[in-house]
Amino acid sequence: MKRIADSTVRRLSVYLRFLEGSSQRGLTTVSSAELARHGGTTSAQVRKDLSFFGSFGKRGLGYSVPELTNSIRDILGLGREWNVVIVGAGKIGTALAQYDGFRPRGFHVVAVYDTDSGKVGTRWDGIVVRDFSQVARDLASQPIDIAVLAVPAEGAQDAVRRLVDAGVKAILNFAPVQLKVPPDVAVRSVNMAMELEGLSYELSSRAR
Amino acid sequence: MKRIADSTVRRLSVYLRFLEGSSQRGLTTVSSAELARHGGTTSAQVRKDLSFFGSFGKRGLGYSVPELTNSIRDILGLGREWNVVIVGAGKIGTALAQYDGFRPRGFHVVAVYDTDSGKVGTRWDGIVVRDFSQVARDLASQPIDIAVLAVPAEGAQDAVRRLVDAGVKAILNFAPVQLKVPPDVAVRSVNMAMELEGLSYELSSRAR
DNA sequence: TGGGGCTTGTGAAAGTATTCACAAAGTAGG
DNA sequence: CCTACTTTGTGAATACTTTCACAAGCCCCA
Repeated sequence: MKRIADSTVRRLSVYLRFLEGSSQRGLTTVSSAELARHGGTTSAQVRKDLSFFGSFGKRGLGYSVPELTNSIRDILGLGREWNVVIVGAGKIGTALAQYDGFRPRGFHVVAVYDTDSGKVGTRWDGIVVRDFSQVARDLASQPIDIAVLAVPAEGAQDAVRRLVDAGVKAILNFAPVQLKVPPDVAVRSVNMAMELEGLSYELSSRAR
Repeated sequence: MKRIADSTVRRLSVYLRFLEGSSQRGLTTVSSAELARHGGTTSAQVRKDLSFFGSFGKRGLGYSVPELTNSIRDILGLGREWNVVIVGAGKIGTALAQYDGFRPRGFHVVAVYDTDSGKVGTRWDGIVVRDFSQVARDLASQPIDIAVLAVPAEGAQDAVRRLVDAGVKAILNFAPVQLKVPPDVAVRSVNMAMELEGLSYELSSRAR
């Protein structure tokens, strides 16, 4: 199967969110033009994105909201629960652990880890902070799908090594470093400093 | 001046971080190949990225660490302080307000806003939470450069409208919605649900 | 001072992604 | 059932990004 561009997958997420809203507002069909308007793209782009995965619409009418919702969920692999652990119980880690945008989309936070023995054992929202040195043992008995990395830059690569050794195949990285992982491990990075620098660049280059 | 690709600006951020590390480790020059290795790209890409802005290296030798550091700082507009406000004193907003990765890079958090009167008046780290309805008045006396939006999805577009009316020209959006803004306002979005869905997609498509 | 060995800077080529534009297929209303 | 209208799905065209490949420039050492 042909490799799908990252940008396409991101847009599918956006379409999905709009479809969920449409469903709540009682709409039964949407056109590619409506999806485009709310997704900040063009109708041709919407149709092309969907066409990589099949043909979901009815000519002259558009797309059935519930059907397209299910199709995109399926494409994105959201038809199941994913077990997630958060590594790092600092400010960002705890904010993420308590964030409740994950649960409804099938991402289940099963544990939070830290190396600081002062934090180990405390609990938030029913999730106990566990000792990161236990991670390999824990994952052997309860496998997880995704690790969210919220540790300081210095410790990030080392934490990744241990997670990968323990069999983790997907990492969402919040540490401001470029992680090195084997090719069979998927990584996405969220880097706030980088985003702010992007805005700084835009503001500056406009002034010129 | 030709429009520079987003991907190029992001890579400049990565190069900058590596250069700062190199400087601390006492290196005086780096080659495009070294920058590439740590930035997860190729040496040709590094040279091409830099070539959009000028010619910074010495053939046969590489790039002077301090000189290239300064040049990239300049390009990214980091030669000055940027005033930042955080909108939304929920979990993510407070985590961001206390996060100290911004300060050293010239991003100065001058205020946190919320609409919840129970939160207004409390303070973290010396930053008082202010009433969001004051924002237009505040910005008239102390202009800010960047607003970080950390409010729930429902309130996001409305908060943006008010920020834009108050003259904000750059927004870093953490709400899981596609914001609509005038063309002279720069927006970057960080959407954790979308990133997790991207990982979900990759994990699923590999299994197939 | 001259030659060998590196590394940059950059056009040209290759590879990706987006937009265009239109036939095909459906709806709706008489 | 037929005609007018709408919207999809998709090759082809365009635009954008990355990679290739090599001349030009600089350092170092003999």
